[in-house]
Amino acid sequence: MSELQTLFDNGHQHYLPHLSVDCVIFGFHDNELKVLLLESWYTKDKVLPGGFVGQQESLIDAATRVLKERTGLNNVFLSQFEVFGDPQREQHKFSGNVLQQNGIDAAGSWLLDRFISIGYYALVEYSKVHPQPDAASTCAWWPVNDLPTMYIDHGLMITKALEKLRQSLHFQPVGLNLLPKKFTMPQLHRMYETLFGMPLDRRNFQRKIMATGIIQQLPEKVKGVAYKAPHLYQFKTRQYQKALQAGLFLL
Amino acid sequence: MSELQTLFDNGHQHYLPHLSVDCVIFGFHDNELKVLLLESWYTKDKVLPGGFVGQQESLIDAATRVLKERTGLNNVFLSQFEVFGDPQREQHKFSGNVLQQNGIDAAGSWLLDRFISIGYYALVEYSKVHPQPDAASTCAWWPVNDLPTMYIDHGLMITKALEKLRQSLHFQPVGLNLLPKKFTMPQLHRMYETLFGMPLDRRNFQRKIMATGIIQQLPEKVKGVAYKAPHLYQFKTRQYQKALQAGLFLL
DNA sequence: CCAAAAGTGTTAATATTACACCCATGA
DNA sequence: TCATGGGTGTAATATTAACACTTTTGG
Repeated sequence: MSELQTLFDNGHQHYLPHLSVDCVIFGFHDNELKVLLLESWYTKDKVLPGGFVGQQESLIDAATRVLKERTGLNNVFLSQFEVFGDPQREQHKFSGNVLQQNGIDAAGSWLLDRFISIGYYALVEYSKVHPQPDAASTCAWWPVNDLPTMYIDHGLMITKALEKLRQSLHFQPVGLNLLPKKFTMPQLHRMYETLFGMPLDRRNFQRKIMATGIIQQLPEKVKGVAYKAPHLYQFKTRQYQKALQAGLFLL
Repeated sequence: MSELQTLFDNGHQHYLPHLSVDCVIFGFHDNELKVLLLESWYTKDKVLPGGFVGQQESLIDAATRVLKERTGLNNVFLSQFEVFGDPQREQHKFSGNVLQQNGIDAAGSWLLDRFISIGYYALVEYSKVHPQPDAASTCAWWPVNDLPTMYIDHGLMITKALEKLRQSLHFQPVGLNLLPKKFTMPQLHRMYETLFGMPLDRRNFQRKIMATGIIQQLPEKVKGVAYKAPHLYQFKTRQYQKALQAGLFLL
């Protein structure tokens, strides 16, 4: 029996019924904010990486597990941003055709039930991610400003995640999770411009961000680039974490 | 058979298993922020008003229903603020004693299972609420700064709700839901001081709040009060709603 | 007519914005 | 040596914070 058929038949013995976790995984690359999407066996539309919650598993552990499966990353910044529980949201989730084509007998399966999905967004370092498609799906980055057609309400989920992320920018430092350990000021600047979706004066930006005390200039500079070599910077982890807790106004 | 015994036995036929909704209901009175708490049949500790989610009911509808049951109010401002799903959170929720005393046979009941609770907070007009205890519990207001011992994680829920409410103050107007239709400037001022938990210069506050354009001074004044009679004000509903959508910076 | 609270105005301090200039680099 | 992008400074402007004064009212 296929692995999928087993999930349809016996998944309810391992997972909580009616409950799923979906992850909007944000990465920053080529001056664009991107999300990691799957092309799943059961739909032509793209889906968010998601999974179910083990009967004795905490929600954050479930989200962490999904993330680990898809990106290979541990220790990722995760934030629960909204629950999607409309009774109608998954009306036509499995077309009979697709089930037939995959040789699935879904009759009476728990997977046909209504699902409440808990949305998490993750901030990950793009270059460290090696998208891991499994047997049933492919996995790739998509720019948030140019998304493909998304499965049921997954497009809405991305919109909402982005909204919450943008709000949190005003209160919390961001970047430790999206950028490599060492980065340049222009990189950080462009990241903020992208997240806010508006231009920010680079000189004023630099002054402000340095004034927060969460960033440290390193003596080293980038080598082998055209024009003037930019300094490398890194986050001061202690101060960064403190600012995460206490809040911080930037812009 | 008692109504409670029926819930234990047959609730799973009407409600989604493992899933509940809890409401942190905020009211403002005597210059204090208060929450509505129940004293339930199954514990000496106070509990938040909560309920279950009907199999075809949306989450917001479930929360709205709970609110209606407890406060008699419709059209209440509700915001989903966090999900509480730790596997350990309800370890000792029913002591055997209490079940026995109430003549409940809970063996094998769905209510003993693990529950994931979706937290909503509500903003209501204190004076309009007529706390409605049901057969099994009493219902009363408690100051958030002087709470009684709370059931399992319900104290944490209040803390988190307050945190989110405070954050939202920076982005969204608040007060339409917490104050009576017509109110005085000192009332509004004290409400903001209470919510922010810090003193605000009353003169600067008035200028700022008026500058937002969401408030309107009325020609009438309060009658029969000591000292100078304050004007009455009211929210400009259209502008208020617009600010709710678009965001708004106050302080 | 006095004490208490409401309403309005002014000024100093601070933060934000909009710039201009110099520097380093590789082509 | 020049085009390009990185790094630093400064003046104009807007916003915020800290105040003082007048008005109204009931006792």
